[in-house]
Amino acid sequence: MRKITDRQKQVLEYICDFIDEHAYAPSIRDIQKHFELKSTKGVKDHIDRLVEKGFLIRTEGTARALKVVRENDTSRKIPLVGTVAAGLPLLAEENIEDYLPVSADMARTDGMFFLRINGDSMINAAILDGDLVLVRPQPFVEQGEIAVVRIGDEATVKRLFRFNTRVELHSDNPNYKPFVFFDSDEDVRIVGKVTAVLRTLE
Amino acid sequence: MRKITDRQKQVLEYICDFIDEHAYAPSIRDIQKHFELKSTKGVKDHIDRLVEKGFLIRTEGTARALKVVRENDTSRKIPLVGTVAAGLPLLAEENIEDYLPVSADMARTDGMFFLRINGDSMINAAILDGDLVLVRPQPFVEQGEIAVVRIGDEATVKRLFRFNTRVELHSDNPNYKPFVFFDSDEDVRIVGKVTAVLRTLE
DNA sequence: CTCCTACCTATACATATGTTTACTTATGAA
DNA sequence: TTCATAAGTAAACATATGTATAGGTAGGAG
Repeated sequence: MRKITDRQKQVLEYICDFIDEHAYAPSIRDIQKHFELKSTKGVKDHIDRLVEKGFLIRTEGTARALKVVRENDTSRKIPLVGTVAAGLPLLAEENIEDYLPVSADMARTDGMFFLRINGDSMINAAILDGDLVLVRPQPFVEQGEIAVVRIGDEATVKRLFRFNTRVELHSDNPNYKPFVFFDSDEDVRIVGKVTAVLRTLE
Repeated sequence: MRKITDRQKQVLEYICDFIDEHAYAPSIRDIQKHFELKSTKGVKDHIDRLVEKGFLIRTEGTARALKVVRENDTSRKIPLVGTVAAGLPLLAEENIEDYLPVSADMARTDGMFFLRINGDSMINAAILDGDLVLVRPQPFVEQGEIAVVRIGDEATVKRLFRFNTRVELHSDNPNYKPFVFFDSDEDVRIVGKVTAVLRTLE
């Protein structure tokens, strides 16, 4: 269904590289020269096939109006909204410290954000003080997954376990005791799940 | 030094928006139509000024060869070149598995790359099996920093200590003994320094 | 074999697009 | 005032670029 011949692949790759280098697409004759073809027709054929097969999008009759369909538009800007364990008005736009690019593979969902970790409470999960965690907002997590939880006005990152009517927040550090809450407690809400960790070493 | 008139600003903004929408730049006549000008000359003037002032880069005589100079190009594509602790021909282009976007702040140097960590030898440095480490190529590291070292044809990630003529590679895991090498050993080379860690949790 | 597709050459043709010359109008600085 | 610059009109001109017609060769599927 999405087969591609070797030659078409070569052409597609050249187009990708060209755009990468020039920030604009090659003309048909640019491609022709590169492959040392004697006619523009061959190139046109290749492009038409690549468009048919969905690898390219183009505007007909327009110069250099060629766009490579990227399976995954690989980069997304994710806001860093603050530090956990400080009074944290989550997702308040005024609090965005920075935007960090992240692979779209890692940030498929809308509304994801980064939090900076404060303290060593998750040290056994290999999350250190100062690390950034990528959070996907969702109202639940699987048993034992690492979650961002809001308790009143504060946010915290903990490993979450659910029993009957009880929820336990475990630090991955033997020095800290678990927090225990009950479903009736309206002040506790799961904000989202930690889906990645990013640490800078210098 | 980088003044811009209101009109020029309008033109620049239109160009930005157009590229954003189409993935290719507008032609002079596209711009002309949008501003309802009666001649292409005015547009050409604007573009020439914008190029002079450094807001645009363009290739003369080429259709739609217009590039907006972005102050903060915050994202860089970094190649993931393989897994450490497997026989690893470092930086061989054929081995690039993927490209991951990284904040330009983290990847100021050229030639940086990602490695996937295999094994638990750096567990006490909070680097786990499967984590990706961002590497800046350099022939030295400070005492105790985490480095990528090539031993023969294999690469490994270790904490590096240097004494007189001796180099020790420490795993951050009490179960592994340090490797010891000597300067005379030509088979051992520091590839670079680990500057960041990236982990995906799902 | 026949038919289809991938791939290519050769040669035009149409038009999209960049470039230029000549002139106008308005504004602000010297 | 005079001069420079921004901004624009008008009309061509040159060429970069997309498109089309008419073929040819090779290989695989039926």
